[in-house]
Amino acid sequence: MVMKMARGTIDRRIARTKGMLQHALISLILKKDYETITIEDICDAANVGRSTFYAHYTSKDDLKRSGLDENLRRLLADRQRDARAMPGDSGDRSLSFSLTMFEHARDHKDLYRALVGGRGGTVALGTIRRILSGLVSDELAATAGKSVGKIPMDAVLRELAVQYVVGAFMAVLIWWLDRGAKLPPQQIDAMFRLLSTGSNYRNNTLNGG
Amino acid sequence: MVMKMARGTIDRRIARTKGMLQHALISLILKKDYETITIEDICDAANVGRSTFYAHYTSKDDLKRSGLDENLRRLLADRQRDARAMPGDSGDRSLSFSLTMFEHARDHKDLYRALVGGRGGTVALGTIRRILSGLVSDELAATAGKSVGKIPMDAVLRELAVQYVVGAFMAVLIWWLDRGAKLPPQQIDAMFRLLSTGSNYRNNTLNGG
DNA sequence: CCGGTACTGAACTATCTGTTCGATATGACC
DNA sequence: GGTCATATCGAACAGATAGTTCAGTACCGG
Repeated sequence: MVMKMARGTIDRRIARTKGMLQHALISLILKKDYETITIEDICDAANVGRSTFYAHYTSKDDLKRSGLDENLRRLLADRQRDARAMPGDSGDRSLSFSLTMFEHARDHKDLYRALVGGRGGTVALGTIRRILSGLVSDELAATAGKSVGKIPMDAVLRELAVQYVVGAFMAVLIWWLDRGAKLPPQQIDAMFRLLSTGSNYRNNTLNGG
Repeated sequence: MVMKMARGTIDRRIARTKGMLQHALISLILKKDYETITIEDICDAANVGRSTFYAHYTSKDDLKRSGLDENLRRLLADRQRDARAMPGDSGDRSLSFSLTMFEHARDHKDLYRALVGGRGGTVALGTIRRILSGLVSDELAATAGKSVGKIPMDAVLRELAVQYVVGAFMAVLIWWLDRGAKLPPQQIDAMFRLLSTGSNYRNNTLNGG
């Protein structure tokens, strides 16, 4: 609550407490419905006093959002860095997040389903949507002045396209998860890309083809 | 709770009570955040005893879902019937719901924004998604055996395509609403269709082109 | 008009939230 | 190691809400 320490240094007690709470929430989410999880549940599982919780987070959602945001950004940044380092397949770098997300979701299937499902999914979905929109928006920025078919791609249409493709992606992701993520990530990713760019790979510059 | 009356006949008291509750919820939604609305608030606004509420609905969400479901289905069925009766523009009947939805959303802008926004949006979005998926699925059924580009359109891909396009539509709808629905419905609809079918109107049979 | 049903309103239990505060433990820094 | 700042604890408190029960009343349908 008071910041006195040198910039960037974090009191170990705080780091420990936050870590315990994040971890506790995750393990609880895997056991029971997010909606039914009480702040007291989280504190008990984390062995942290309830008043301490409020010293760091304002609500259950705040805790969820903060953890998810950190982890997702780290994940995507890492993969993107790795991909850049990789000299090979310069092929299709558009919608670069999609395969990464599908793979990550499969690796943490239960967690994803719990995060995204139910009513509390709004928080997670909103966080994911925000992050992905940023990425896609950057990708599309490179296509400024390009066109979709014969129609010029102005700022509004570009922003709309971001929402369109991210919305489509998230619907596909959720659908896949809800069916147990049976299909392999590569395959779902291929289908998603097919629907996004496949049938019009020749003349659609939406995706930087 | 007990059904004794002749089939199809509904006690006026029940109809009245349910109507009052639905209407009360709508007017409350227009005034304050759905999350903060209490069952007692609804009952007060409707002039209905709280215990009576529980005689008809199990929760706030139940009330919301039930009302929305009825209204949306009626809306879409009506428009679809009207469209069929209309002899003219046999042009593009694919994604037939989209313009109807955009127009309806504009006509009830505040209500839509409230319904869809916030955390309670999950309920409304889920209901809308379910209904639209049914429509799109029916549309796509007509394209059985067709293909996307060179790839055959099997059952899985078709189902995925439904999720894809409905997800995209809803993202666009929400984006439009969140910005105050400034653009006219026709224009947003055109952009949505452009992104769905525009750049590949020649070879994409996904939308029954 | 009568029987059945829906509605009322109040009481009650139970749960959860969010806050406060003195006591205690522990990390940061010299 | 010592000292100070501060993070944590834990218990207590007030307030909101959910959901149930039930006896009494109002009202609908036939």
